[in-house]
Amino acid sequence: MHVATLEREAVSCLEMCNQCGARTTSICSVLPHPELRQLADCATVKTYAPGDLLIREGDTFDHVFNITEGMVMLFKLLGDGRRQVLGFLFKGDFLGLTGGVDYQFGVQALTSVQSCRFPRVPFRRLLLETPRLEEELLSRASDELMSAREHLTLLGRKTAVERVSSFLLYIADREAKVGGAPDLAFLPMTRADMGDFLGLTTETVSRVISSLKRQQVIQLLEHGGVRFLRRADLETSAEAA
Amino acid sequence: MHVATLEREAVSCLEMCNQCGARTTSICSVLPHPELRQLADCATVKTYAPGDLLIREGDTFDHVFNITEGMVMLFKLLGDGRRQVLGFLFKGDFLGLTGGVDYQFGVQALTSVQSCRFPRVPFRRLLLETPRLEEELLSRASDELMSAREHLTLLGRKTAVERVSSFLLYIADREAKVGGAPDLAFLPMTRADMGDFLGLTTETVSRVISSLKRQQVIQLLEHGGVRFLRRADLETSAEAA
DNA sequence: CGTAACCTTGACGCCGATCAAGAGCAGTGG
DNA sequence: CCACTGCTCTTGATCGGCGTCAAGGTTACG
Repeated sequence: MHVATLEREAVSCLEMCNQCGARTTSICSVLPHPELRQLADCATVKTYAPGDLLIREGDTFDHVFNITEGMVMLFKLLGDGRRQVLGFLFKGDFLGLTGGVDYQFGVQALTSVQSCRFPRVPFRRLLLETPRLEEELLSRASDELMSAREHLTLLGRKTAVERVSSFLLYIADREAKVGGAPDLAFLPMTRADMGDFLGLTTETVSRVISSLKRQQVIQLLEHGGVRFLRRADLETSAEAA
Repeated sequence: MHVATLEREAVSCLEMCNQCGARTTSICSVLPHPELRQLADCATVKTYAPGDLLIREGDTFDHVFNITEGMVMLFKLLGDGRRQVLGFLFKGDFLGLTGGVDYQFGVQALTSVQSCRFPRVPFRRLLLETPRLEEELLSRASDELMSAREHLTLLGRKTAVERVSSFLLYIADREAKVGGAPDLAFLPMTRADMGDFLGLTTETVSRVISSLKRQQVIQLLEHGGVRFLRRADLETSAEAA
């Protein structure tokens, strides 16, 4: 009977993972069965409503996350309230690469979000025993670094129009990878969020979007959707990197 | 005699590594002997003069590097010549984290530079066989990400004075870690390089530095040195993150 | 249907870019 | 040793892109 209980739990773990929205795209996809079980055993599934904070900057760094559904935003605050949005995470993305004792940034849900959370200590133990997982994290860290460098170039050297155009294309590409249409961008964040990502103000973002709409390069849909009517022009105004 | 030759080569490899300026701080410091030998066997030491390019953006990504002496600068170019400086590397830093088939950025020597270069393929093979090395690279990638995020915040949300002050403190801190004095910054790059790192023009960088000098917060030394006369004030104008 | 948050648009202002000129400084060759 | 040359740095005058301030419109939601 004890065995039966274990078996049932094992089955439920697997089922949990098999029903996971990010089963094939999260870091878990590289784990063989016993290691997946090990990870699933210490996992907690949590859901968040739009606006909820997953992490507050300065909180003790005690958990790592898989985003299994929805979209979140990473940000840093300056002492006087200025904010820099560092990036966005989607279904399948991993959160918790950086070391340190505290989280170096806040994380907020932009949509309804589902996450799968692991305590840092057992996760780290599994990591040390599983080179394939370490390899996967390194690969993702490299991708994030590449993306951060694009972002640096945008913030340091692009004009307002180039920034907004690049942003729309970036979001659409990221969303396309998790099942979106290539010429649609869904924008659950506010203009202020976009501004804080792009180093601009709310008003400037709004003006640029209005102008792109007036030129019929994009079309605004309901619920924050944007359709690209002339993607080539959008790419031109985003400027070749 | 064949054996003797091998022994002699082995000794010379070890000596090469023991004389290396970054012996204790480079990624090699985590390698046990046989793996160190393996790496040393495919290493090439190269030196560069100030201004030399180690890597051109778009070159085939075929080598990874340890910087064993001096200072280099990473940068990206836009189509019309605008440039974003992504960061600086010092003695002990590793270059070659990101994947992809091409280098995503250029790398230029700012001082006389010595590097230890490894072909990507055997390096990758060693990496797969040596979890401890993978772990070290992941840790360094995390640090770079953290630093890139600070840089994003600087570019997106700080004023010119805050940017330059942050920059001076950042360079001094990095240099302190490789043996510099804590209240000195050595600046081998031009004002234009600083501007392209900070998202400012040459003239603005120059004006801010002149102003800090006028207020006796810093003092300019010969050969691009800067001494912090009132570090607390500099930290204030860099703004608490 | 009321309320609060978000978005848009206009008028105006300012920080940093641009344009311009001259000073310092290292390297080169007569 | 000095004149020449090219590059970098500094400083001033002016300009303009985006920020700031303000007002009204739109949307989401209880």
